[in-house]
Amino acid sequence: METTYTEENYLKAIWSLSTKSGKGVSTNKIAERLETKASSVTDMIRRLSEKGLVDYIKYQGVKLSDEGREVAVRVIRKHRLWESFLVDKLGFNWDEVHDLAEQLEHIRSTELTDRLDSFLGNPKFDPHGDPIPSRDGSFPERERRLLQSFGPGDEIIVTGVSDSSVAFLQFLNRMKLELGTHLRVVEHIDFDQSMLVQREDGNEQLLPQGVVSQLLVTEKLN
Amino acid sequence: METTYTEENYLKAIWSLSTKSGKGVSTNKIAERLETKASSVTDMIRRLSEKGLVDYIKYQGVKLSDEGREVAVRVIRKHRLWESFLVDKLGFNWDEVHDLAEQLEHIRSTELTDRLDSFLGNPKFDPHGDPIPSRDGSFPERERRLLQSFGPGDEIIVTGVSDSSVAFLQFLNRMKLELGTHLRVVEHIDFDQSMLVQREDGNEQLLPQGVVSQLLVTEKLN
DNA sequence: ATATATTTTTAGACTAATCTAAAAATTGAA
DNA sequence: TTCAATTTTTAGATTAGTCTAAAAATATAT
Ligand SMILES: [Mn+2]
Ligand SMILES: [Mn+2]
Ligand SMILES: [Mn+2]
Ligand SMILES: [Mn+2]
Repeated sequence: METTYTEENYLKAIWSLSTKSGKGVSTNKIAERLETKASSVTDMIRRLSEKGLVDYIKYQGVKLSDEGREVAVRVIRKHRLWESFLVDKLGFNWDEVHDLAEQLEHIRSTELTDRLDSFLGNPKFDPHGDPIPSRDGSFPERERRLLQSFGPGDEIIVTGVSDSSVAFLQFLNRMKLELGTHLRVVEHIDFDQSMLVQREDGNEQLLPQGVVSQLLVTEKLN
Repeated sequence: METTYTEENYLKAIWSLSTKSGKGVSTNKIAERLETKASSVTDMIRRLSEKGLVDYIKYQGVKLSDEGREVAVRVIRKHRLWESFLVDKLGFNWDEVHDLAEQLEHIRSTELTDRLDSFLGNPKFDPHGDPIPSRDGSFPERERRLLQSFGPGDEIIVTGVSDSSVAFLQFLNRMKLELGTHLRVVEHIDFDQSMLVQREDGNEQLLPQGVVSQLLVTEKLN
């Protein structure tokens, strides 16, 4: 099955907007992510659906099919390997490589991808701490610990919750904390066991004790 | 000026079909090179002409403008640097890298190109012996002539091929001829224009006419 | 010089991907 | 439950790049 680079970008967007909740991804969310119009998204989704890469019911949002997910994960693998190459071998900074990887991720050759992987020493995580899928599409596992066990300067990624209650999850939504959110610990507040953290956009945020003691995070590997 | 990858491929084709004779490149030659139809070529040439990348007069063929030549040379620089990367760093054979470089040559970033150049140690020639233009577009000089122009006693180094087809490159592999191979001409066989040469290990080898007439070599200075 | 063959251009149509504007479906608040 | 706001889809148009078939220009052979 041939996929154009545009189709690959749509599949990647749907992949990253998909939650485990089983709900389809909305047309508007995809349009926003890809900086395009909702009508263009509807068009493209119809085409992806005809190719069997997504499951789509009008007005109900869209989900990746098994084949669509495989394509998306292969592109993500290439994206993260190229980012690793650019940082580790060419000396780029981690904040300079994303747009280049957006181009390189569409180069077609599993032989090249696998040789690049081995040239880099089969890295498990990219320069942003994100897991690099292996040839067969499986993501590496990471050690997860409670946020409260980290201290100032530590850089972490939200990777789970030890309390799955609706109340806690909804509270996390309100705090704009979700799986994959990157944080840097600024300060541990002894007074009430809360924690001051910095988000990727540079803004600081105070996390209350209830969150600090229940949120599972993974240390970013350098 | 934005150029699409398709436009880049046309400019590159016109560049490599251009002779010093000052005559324009014909529509049919371009169509043949790019495996497309003459009518498509006419269309694209009209567009390149409107962008000022080529000089075009109906029925008179097409020439690159200064700006068009700059674009072509930048693409060629990337193509040859990526080929060098694939062979020197990822361990591909020289007959496996061309199609991959056809994709990689369109990645847009002079910063990436220049860093790749320096990562490779600023190579002057690609894995096929072709010169790699520098950042400013100038080609390194090296006197190369066809093997057939040499005679008994001459000592030479293989520095290129005038035919880069996979079939020819693989034949050279079978003959154990590669860039950097040192040879001494023993005898020119008039009967079929083949040539007897001596290798560095002292063994003699008969090179058929097809090789003698396509292999580019540089004279060894003593 | 004329006729024929070849090359090149034009005309018209197709596909992928996009857009704007309008219609239809869904959501959600009174 | 009804109506207004929001979301999503449809309709129709545009652009880059391509194609086939036909017309026009150029080259070649008698
Ligand atoms: Mn990235
Ligand atoms: Mn992309
Ligand atoms: Mn090449
Ligand atoms: Mn190309």
